[in-house]
Amino acid sequence: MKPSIPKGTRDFSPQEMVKRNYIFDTIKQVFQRYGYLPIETPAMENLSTLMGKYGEEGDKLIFKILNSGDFLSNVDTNLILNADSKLLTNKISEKALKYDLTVPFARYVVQHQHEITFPFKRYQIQPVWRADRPQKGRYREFYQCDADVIGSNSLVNEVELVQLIDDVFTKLNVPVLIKINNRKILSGIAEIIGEKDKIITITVAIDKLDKIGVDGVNKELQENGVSHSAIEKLQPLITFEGSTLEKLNFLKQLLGNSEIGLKGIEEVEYIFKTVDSLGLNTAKTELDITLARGLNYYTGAIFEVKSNAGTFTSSICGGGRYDDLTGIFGLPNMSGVGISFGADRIYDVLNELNLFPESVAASTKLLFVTFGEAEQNYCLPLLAKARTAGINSEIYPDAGAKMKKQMGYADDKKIPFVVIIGSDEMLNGLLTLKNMTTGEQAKITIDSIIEELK
RNA sequence: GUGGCCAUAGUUCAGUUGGUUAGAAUAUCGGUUUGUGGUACCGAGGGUCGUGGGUUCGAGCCCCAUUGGCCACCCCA
Repeated sequence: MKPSIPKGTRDFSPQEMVKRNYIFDTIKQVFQRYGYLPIETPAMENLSTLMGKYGEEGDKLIFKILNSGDFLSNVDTNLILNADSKLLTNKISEKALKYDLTVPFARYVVQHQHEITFPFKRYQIQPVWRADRPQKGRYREFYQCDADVIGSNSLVNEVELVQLIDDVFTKLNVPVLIKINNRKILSGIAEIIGEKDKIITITVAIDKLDKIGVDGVNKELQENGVSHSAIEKLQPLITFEGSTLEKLNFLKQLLGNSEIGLKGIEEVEYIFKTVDSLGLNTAKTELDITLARGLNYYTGAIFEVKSNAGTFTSSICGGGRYDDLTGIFGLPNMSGVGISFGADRIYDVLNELNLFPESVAASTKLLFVTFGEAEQNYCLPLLAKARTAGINSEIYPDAGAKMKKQMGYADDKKIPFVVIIGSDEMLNGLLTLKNMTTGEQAKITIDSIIEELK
């Protein structure tokens, strides 16, 4: 049988893992710098925890786990014969792989509310699974790196997240554009054009503006039952172009009669003003009225980050504020805001732009090369000594192996230093240290080697 | 869930109008070289041509089905 792995999943070889860890380490370091604490949640959640939180499409993309044992034994035969997959699913599956980190986090907060000091800042780096059809930059198993603050309504949190995004991508050398919008503005727009209850339809449609154009958006709105006059009223809003300030002034005029719309404008204005006065390192920001984001639970600010270089156009980071995600689990009035970095897409961007630093490739720093068992025995204590001193080192395990083989091993693993030990070296304790980059060799003691490589 | 493209050594790909034993590069292993890697030269192993059926004297090549991969839509990190 030919070995294989499920569609959309991947193996990661050492060369890739080293690069992936560089991304995880960078993000983790910034998370910690901002005072976020780590948690982990299980790979699987109860299906009921996840269903209904991601919109209709989202529910379909959740990987369901078949119940253990004779999973059909308690199912009504009629239900099976009717072949209604949707109804049957609930009977034969009660667990699912997690779809994102935010909903499990909300569940966690409710369940552990009495142990948590609020506001609670947590970070979480774990894989999530989506039963999507894989394509470029889209995987069925991928890692999200989330930072969320829950239990605080302050917009300072939004500002801080923008700075955090800037810090991460500055460290990774990726030029990015942070798009910001607010669901309240979108609610205001829906209100003003007289289609308040069609907010989701409208936001989903105008989210596609840059892909399908104005005509495409209008067509989709019409198909979904949005009235002609409403579409008419919407036109100036989606076609307006200008600076952030101009956009805000324009919105204030148009949404003047919408309380929620004005609240959204006020929030966005604060975020932009504060971020501007503090300044960002490398990231650019933009108010994008067409940014909607499909996830159902967002209620305030929404963020989306895209690379400004290369061909990779999908978002590499996204997030927003959710006012009542914990309410579903029995803890109301607990507002949170967070962002999620897509590690796998960031990997693809760094790879395309050649932004991985050379230094991340090597892990082992020193290899002991020997000519036989006697030499190997002589080396083992020296190896231990080097390791105790904090130098990543290893010995070629097969004592009789040819030099070419051992040197080739060092070369292949990009080990920068090799220490060669034969009878001469054992006799006087002066070891041959070879610099694999320059080819230079010197005879020195183990203590000097340790001193030099520390 | 809908649509398009593709499938030949571990990997990237050749393979003529259908014609004898399916090739190259690269990677791997061995040797040139029993104390020196990256370069060079020589050699070896490695394939049910994704799978199943059909057409044909004959199929890697043509036809059908199926599976898998890539890409786009939907949606998203």
